[in-house]
Order: sequence, then structure tokens, then C-alpha cells
Amino acid sequence: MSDGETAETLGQLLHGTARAWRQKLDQRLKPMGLSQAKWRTLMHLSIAEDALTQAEIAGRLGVEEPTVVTLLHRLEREAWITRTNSPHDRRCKMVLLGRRAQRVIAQIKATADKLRHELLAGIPDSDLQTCMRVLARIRDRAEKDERRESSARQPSARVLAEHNGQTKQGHSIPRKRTLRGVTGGCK
Amino acid sequence: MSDGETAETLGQLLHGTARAWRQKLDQRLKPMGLSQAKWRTLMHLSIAEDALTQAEIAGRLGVEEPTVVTLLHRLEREAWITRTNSPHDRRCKMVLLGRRAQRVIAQIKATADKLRHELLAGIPDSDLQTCMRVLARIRDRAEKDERRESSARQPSARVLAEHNGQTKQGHSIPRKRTLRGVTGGCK
DNA sequence: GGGAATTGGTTAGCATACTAACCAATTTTG
DNA sequence: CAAAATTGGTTAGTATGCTAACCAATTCCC
Repeated sequence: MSDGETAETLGQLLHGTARAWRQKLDQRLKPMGLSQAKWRTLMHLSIAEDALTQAEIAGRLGVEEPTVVTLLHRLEREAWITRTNSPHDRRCKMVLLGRRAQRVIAQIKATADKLRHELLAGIPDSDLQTCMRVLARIRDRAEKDERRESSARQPSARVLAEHNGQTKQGHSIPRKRTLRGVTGGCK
Repeated sequence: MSDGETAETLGQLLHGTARAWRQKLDQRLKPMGLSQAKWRTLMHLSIAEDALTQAEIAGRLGVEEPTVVTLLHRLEREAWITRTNSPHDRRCKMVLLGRRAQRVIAQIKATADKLRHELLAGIPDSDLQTCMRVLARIRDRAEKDERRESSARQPSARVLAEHNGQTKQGHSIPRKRTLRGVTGGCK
């Protein structure tokens, strides 16, 4: 089928592009003492405008909880965030942005926006739309669990990366959790 | 800043899609005792049909040399490859596929092809073309060093641009490390 | 009410990537 | 030719991701 080449190239391309973009941004945010995982976390906390639990953060970042644990430890050690026990649910820890982080969120956004503009400059909007549609389709399929035993299995965590609000409705698998209103958080 | 959301989404999408794809393939290759980095290395060695040096492998994989060192150590430990000193250049180590690897290369290819077909099924070819064109453009820009580069372009190789030698100079960590007098390395 | 299941968080251990610093061999140059 | 620069490989240390196994608290359900 000779697509062995073509397809390899797409996977390769996808991987390489994601890595190059991330590294570029990391490189620019480095002077601020931030890295990809860190600033992404800060951004989500900023957008939430409210304390989040670690599980919620994991869901939004699209990573597993153990990953979040060490990530938050690093952020806490560097005073970007604070973690406190929830008074409502003693299992939960509420994560809050520190003042230091609040001060640089705008900078992060500006940097990310600038890079994005640079990278996407001159690319027709319709092409971008197409590209995003294709990627979303691929991702949704790749995240699907091939097991058909839909009986409450699926520890897949990921998902929920909130596509900028507009519910694309991909897969409504996991954590429907409390969905936290603008208040409360836990419980 | 309204595009702050949109753009974030594209970066996010790109990252998430690449990760989902990689994890899916990893998951399927796991029974063979392989992972993404490993099978990608084996594939490159297979394609080369010839022994490669570690630097060449790093270039083809698009990763740094230290990453290749540990990667090859794992592959060697599991008998996927063998490493021998080059008789021509005593700095070099030639990396060769072991018999075990040669036997499963076909399986790897088949698995990767199958997954690709599943993920891309039903997506118009023109959309894929567009998507790849966009990604390639983004990647090339992201890899460009923001400082003046203008060096000759090597299309297929796409070596990592890396390091614009900005002297950051941290100086810490004296690290005298004499150690390992294994000098014998090169006959 | 009380046991079972679920959920939030953690630790342990591994894989994969990076940078910085270094050695040893080879090439380049003055 | 010898000193300097470059190249190939390595180690150390760190960041980021994963799964598996595990407590502790909460919720479910009979």
C-alpha cells in the first residue's frame, strides 16, 4: 500500500511539530522560571478563577494524577501556588494561585499569543480550520478505548481538556465529578 | 486576547493528538516489549540497512545524544541491538540490529500501519494534505532559531536547529568527576 | 447503621526527554 | 607539527509523563 511512508510521516510530523512548538515556548518562558507543564497549570488555575482540586487539574491538563502530584510539588516549592485542605472534603486539597503567579499570568499569555501568531502567520484560516478538525478527529479516535466493554471500565482519565468552551462533545467518559460551580469546588 | 483561547486550543490540540497517537501505538506494541522510542529507533536502523552511529540515530530520531545513550542502553540490555566500536574512528560506536529485532520489524510496521489506517479512516485525502502542510510549516518555523540563521536548508534531514549560543553561564556545580577509567573503549 | 465501592491523593518505580559538563579522539589551523 | 576546535559519546541532574499499589475519606446501597 505504500502508505507506510506517508503515514509514518504524518505521525512523525505530528510528534515533531508538537515538540518543536512546546520547546519554543518553553525556551521563551524559561527566563520567567517556567516550563510547559508549569505554565499550563497556572493558566488553567487562572482561567478557573477559583481553587481547583488536584483531580480537576489533572482532568484539565489531560494528565494522570500522579503526574500532577509532583508537578504541584514543584510549583508549590517555587511559591507559584498554595495547597490547602478542603474544609468540606478532607480528601481534597484546594490549589490556589499565589500572588507571584497572578502577577505573571498576563506575561505568559502574551508570550504564548505572540509565539502563536508568529507560527501561524500567513496560514489561511480555512487551512487552520481543516487542520484542527483533522487533529481533533484523530485525537478522539486515539483516545477511544478499543475495549467495547463499556461497563464502567475506562480509567482513561484524559479528556475534558475543554476545547475552549464550545462543547465539541467528543467523549463524555470520565469524571463528571461535581463539575464545580463557580464556588465550592469540593463537595 | 480573544484569540488567546483559540490559539491555546490549537497548541493544546496538537500536543494532545500527538500524545494520544503515541500512547495508542505504545499500548499496542507493549505486548512485544516495545515502546515508542524503542520501536522508532529500530525502524530507523531497519531503514538504514546499515550500522549507524549514535549521533546519526539522534539526528534521525530528532532527539539529543544523551537521550540516545540511555535509550540504546535499554535496547542493548534487552538484546534488540548491539554496539561495537568503529574500526575507522575510535570515537564512534556502530549500532546494529540484533536478530531478534530483525524478526519483529515487520510486526511493528504492520501494527503502526494498522493504527494509522484506523485513525485516518474516512478523512478526505485533501484534508490530510492540508493538515500536513500546515504542520510542516509550523514545525519549520518553530525549529528556526529566532536569530538569523539563513544557513543552507537540508529538506529531509531537518536536523535540530538548536543552540543559538547565548552564553547563559551559570558556573555552578564544580563536578570534578574523574571516574570511569575504562579507557579501553577504543582498541 | 455498616460494609462495599468510589474517589482524592500519595508513593514507588520506570521511560523518555532535556541541559550542562566532561573525556577522548579526530580535524583544522596557525 | 602542535595547539585549537570540533565531534562522538558519556555521566549527572532534572522535568515530565506513565502504571501499579496503596491509604483515607466519602458515598452508595442493602
